[in-house]
Amino acid sequence: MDPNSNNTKSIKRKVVDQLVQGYEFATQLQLLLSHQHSSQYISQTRIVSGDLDPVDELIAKILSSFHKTISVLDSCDSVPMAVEGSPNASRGDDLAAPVSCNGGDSGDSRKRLGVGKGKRGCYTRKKRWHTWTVEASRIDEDKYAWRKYGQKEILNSKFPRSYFRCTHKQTRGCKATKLVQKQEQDPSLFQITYIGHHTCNVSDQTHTNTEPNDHGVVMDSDNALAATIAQDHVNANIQEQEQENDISSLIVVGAGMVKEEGNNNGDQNKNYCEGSSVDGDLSLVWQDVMMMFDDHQHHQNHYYQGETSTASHQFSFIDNDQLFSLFDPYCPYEGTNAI
DNA sequence: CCTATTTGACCAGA
DNA sequence: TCTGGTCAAATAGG
Repeated sequence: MDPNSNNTKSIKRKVVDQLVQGYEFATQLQLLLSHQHSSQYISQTRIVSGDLDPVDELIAKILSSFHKTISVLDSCDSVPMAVEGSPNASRGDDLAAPVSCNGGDSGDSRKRLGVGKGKRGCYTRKKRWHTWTVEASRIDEDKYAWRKYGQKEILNSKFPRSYFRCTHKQTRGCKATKLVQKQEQDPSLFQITYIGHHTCNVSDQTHTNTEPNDHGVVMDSDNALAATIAQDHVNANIQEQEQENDISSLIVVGAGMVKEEGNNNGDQNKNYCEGSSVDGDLSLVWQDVMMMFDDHQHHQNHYYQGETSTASHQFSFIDNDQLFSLFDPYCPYEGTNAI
């Protein structure tokens, strides 16, 4: 145990170092982007094609940081982390179940209850994910498509709590969920707790910025969008680098967020603008990465103060105003297919 | 027949 | 040990 723990420590150290570097680069990138925007308009081609410039350089560094991190993890062979961002997990929990659950027999996750009595309730809790709560008179105020997956009587509550997840969880690995419960004081109002960002964003809701914020609650899914832009860019670089360096393992970090887009059977009207950006929420990428070490990390606060909520703030790349101007010209979500 | 909802089982975390 | 979050079989609805 001890020799191993020493080894593990040094590995962790390396991994953390790399992540910190990556974080710093990301911060620089953020500054750079905001600076660029304040001085000039960022054109679409700039973001999509990515000529050689400081932005690309930083992105390359960030990717490299991740790459090194993963290499370190690979070198320690086991990598027993069942992170939600992993390819398995991202596909939907049915398929992911064997990974995160008890490691035991499992075989196939699709056991029938009663016979196998195995995997039900097997999941990874998102205790650190960003959450925010609104009060609303309707549960469908936001424009996302939700699917109910559970209902539960809550202790000392008059009303049961309903659990919803994004309809696109299966198809696009969107991890957003929400909890809805009637308010005891005023049963005509619902208390809606949103958990996590939509990584399927900009597709089926009428407009991304029609946040469920009718009630003056601070929303930060704009950050998700901002990160989305960056992620688009990153994705492009990932593809390039993959070809050169075979860093497919890098996908582990963000793969859950990108992999489905290619094989949506070509049906429906999902264009790529939405497809690729959809699944990349860089803040979540960071979250996931950081969560990998969460159990052992005492100094996580150093990287994102406190909890997930702050993490997503930290990793937003562009502010709202920039965001709108970035999106408008060349990613017409509303017009093409978003409705 | 396909998709969404219901509901009891199951499990993680406090 | 208990509570609450999630899973997935069963069921309902289109």
